[in-house]
Amino acid sequence: MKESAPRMLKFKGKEYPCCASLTMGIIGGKWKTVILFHLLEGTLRYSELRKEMPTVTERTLSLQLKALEEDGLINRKVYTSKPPLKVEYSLTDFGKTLTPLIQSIANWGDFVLENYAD
Amino acid sequence: MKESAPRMLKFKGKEYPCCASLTMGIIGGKWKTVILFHLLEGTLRYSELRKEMPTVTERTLSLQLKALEEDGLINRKVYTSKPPLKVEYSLTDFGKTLTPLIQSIANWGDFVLENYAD
DNA sequence: CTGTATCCCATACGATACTG
DNA sequence: CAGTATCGTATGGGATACAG
Repeated sequence: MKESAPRMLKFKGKEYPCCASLTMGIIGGKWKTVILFHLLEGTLRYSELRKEMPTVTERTLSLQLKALEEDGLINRKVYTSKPPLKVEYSLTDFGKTLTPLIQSIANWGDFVLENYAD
Repeated sequence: MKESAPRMLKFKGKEYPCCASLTMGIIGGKWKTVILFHLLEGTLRYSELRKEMPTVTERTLSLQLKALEEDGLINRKVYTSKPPLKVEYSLTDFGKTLTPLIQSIANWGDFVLENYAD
């Protein structure tokens, strides 16, 4: 038994030392906010996401979409049972609670580019 | 020469495919938002930061502070020339532009804990 | 069209010991 | 007090080929 264990926050089986790190644990990483940002406008197919994000690899996009789905932020809907497949991704109600935050994140990025460009 | 290279955003020598990823490139990672969150209240000494973040290692805290300083988000001020040292960290004016965003990040973490706890 | 499988690498992060 | 040095591990993510 550890002595004076710091009080940890728990969500989806992971532990965080602070409410800010909990958020970052869910939307952090190189691609999740980018995916969410593009889904703010509405539903997108897998191929449409790829077009919006030409520099991500298929593997990574697939993994990140799965992680977002597992955290309940996005829905995955399959429209065909045989190839060629049609799959659409959209924000869940829970995911939509992130809308103002994702927009703020994008806006601060724009702000930096405009005011602190090097 | 590559064909149809996607238009990239540049800041501090790094490239980003999207304004949202630019922000995440600056404040992303496991600890940066936690440090910034604690500095929202005002200046803190190194040892005070350590107390607020008992689960980070000294090495990592040191590296993240240095990275934040290099990106111009925090100031490092040394008050003594010989041990024991006194060093204080505070937000720069640029760092203060992140205040509403960091608060939103922390608030969404709280919101998740209250409404979607498992 | 929408992914997986395999392999590999870079980086982030942790543990511990040590220093000005 | 405020860090570095050193070493080890875990994870994220890229490249490419292949599958349902």
